[in-house]
Amino acid sequence: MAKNAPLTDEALEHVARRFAVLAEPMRLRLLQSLFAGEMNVNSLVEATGGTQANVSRHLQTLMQAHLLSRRKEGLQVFYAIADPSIFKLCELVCGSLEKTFAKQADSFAR
Amino acid sequence: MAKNAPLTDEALEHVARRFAVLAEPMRLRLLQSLFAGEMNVNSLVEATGGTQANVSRHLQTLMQAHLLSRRKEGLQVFYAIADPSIFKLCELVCGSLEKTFAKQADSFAR
DNA sequence: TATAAATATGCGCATATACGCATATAGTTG
DNA sequence: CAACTATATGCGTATATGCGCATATTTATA
Repeated sequence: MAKNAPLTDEALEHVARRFAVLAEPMRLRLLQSLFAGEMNVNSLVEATGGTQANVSRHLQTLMQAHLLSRRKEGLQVFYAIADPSIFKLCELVCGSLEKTFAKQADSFAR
Repeated sequence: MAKNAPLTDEALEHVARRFAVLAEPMRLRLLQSLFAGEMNVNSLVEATGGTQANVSRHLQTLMQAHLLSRRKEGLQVFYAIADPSIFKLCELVCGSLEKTFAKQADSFAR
C-alpha cells in the first residue's frame, strides 16, 4: 500500500473491514486475553466481564475476520489467535498513541 | 499490549478509536493519496472522487486522530501524513489479508 | 467593498452494529 | 430419555456515523 500501486476499491474495503473488526474495545479485550494463549468461552467471559452472549458474538466476528482459530473439546470451545499480525498491529498503535500523548503532556508542561 | 500489563479500559478505547478512524474506505483512500506527499483539499477531492464536503469532513477526522498535519497557504489548505506508523499499519494489514486470501485460493485449487 | 474561490460546517436521513434478553443447539451425564 | 452445561443465535432497541445538500467562513483580488 505504501509506494506500490494504489489499492482497488475492493481491496480498500477489505482493509477497512479489518480495521473495523479491531475497532471495538470488547474485541480488543478478548484479543488481549488471548495473547497469553488459547481460552474457552467461559474463561473469556470471566476475563473480560462481558455477557456470555456478547462474548460469543464478538468471537464469531473475530473468527469471520480470520483472526482466531476455534477448537471444540467436549462441551467447550477454545479460541486462539490465528493471525500473528495482530500483535504488531496493537504494538504499533499503542506506540503511536503513547507518542501522541507524550507530546500533548509535554506541551502542557512547559 | 503484547506481554505487558493489560491495558486499562480507557487505553483500550483509545486504541479502538484509532482503528475506527482507519476503518473507512474513503479515509484510507485519502491516506493512500497522501502517501506520495502533501496535497491540498481540491487535489484530494479529485484524487479520491469524493465530494468536497465529505473529503473535508474525513480530513478533519484524520486530523483529530493526530494522523495528519495541516498547513494553510492562501486560500488552500495542505494536508500531510503526520504519523508514520500509518505506513506500517497498512502494510501489516495488507500482508495479512494477502496471506488469508492466498490460503483460501489454495484450498480451492487442490 | 463586492465578488469569487477554497474550505468547513449545520442538518437530516439512511445504515450499521453493539448490547440485552430470551431461547435454541450441541454435547455430557445420570 | 431427562436434566444439565457450554455455547450460539434470533430479535428489538439504542446509538454512532457516513453521506448529500445547502450554506457559512476565510482569504484573495478586482
